[in-house]
Amino acid sequence: MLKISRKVEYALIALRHFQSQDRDKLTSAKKLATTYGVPQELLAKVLQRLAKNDIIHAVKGPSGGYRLSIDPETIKMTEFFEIMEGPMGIMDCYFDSGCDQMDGCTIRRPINRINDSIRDMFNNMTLAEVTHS
Amino acid sequence: MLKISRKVEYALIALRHFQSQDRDKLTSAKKLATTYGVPQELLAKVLQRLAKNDIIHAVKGPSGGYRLSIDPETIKMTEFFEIMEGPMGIMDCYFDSGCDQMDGCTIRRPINRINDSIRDMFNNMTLAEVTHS
DNA sequence: ATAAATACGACAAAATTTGTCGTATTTATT
DNA sequence: AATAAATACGACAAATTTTGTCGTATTTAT
Repeated sequence: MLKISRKVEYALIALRHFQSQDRDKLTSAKKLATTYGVPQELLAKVLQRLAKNDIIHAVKGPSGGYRLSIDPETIKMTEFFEIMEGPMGIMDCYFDSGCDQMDGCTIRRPINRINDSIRDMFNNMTLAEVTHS
Repeated sequence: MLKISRKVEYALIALRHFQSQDRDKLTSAKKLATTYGVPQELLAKVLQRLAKNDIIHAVKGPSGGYRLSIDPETIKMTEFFEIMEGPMGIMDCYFDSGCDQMDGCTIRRPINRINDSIRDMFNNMTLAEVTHS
């Protein structure tokens, strides 16, 4: 219950790595994959997504790789999770409206209470807080 | 991400129903299923689990059914979630120890930070808070 | 005796997650 | 200019988890 995905796991591993070394140093997906023993192709996609969302910066070509693009202090965990996995709600109806029930749904309020609590929590937690030593 | 399961959804629907009517009145799985349009067999299992864990009380035989067994004020959401879905951790390693990495895992601390925050939150939230009107 | 309810385990179907592969593009190096 | 090493990305395959169904046993009011 309330599991996070490999994507998030691999992203945290990578981000932790970037935070632990010189900000300007580039590290390739291959290097990260072998260092931490995770599937390279999947990690690559995770890195690509982080790059697309300007969390990290990508450099192509040989001797290319990735490095941090922004200060992790400035990223809320809510943003981070939603970049990696899309909208964060314990049930889809928190965002979507396509639900059979709609009319007689008695638990929308409870669901929203829980959701709001979780979102509040992660809105007040930065990526830096999570990945620091 | 951080989705809850149908089990929890169905359980909340049922519990909300029990809270909305006379405490002593029995309601059958069939009645609940048709009233709220959820699969009966699955709802039945959810109710059986709630009964096994003394959240609700079961009465067998014709004109049997379920009713609340305890005051929802006394149940923490952590307990409730764990009754329905087992140990609540965003990653299995929070509980299990069978992990390849073990040695060089760099994200155990971050993972635990997030976990602890979520658990704190749900330790301070009762079932009644969630299911009340 | 019968019928309606809970109890429970095994299995099937569906959905999601996880991982792989192929191909294109960029660019440092030779 | 050619090559090789890297990112970028979409399509597909495998594995896992979730969701739902079915059959059978047990209890008990009528």
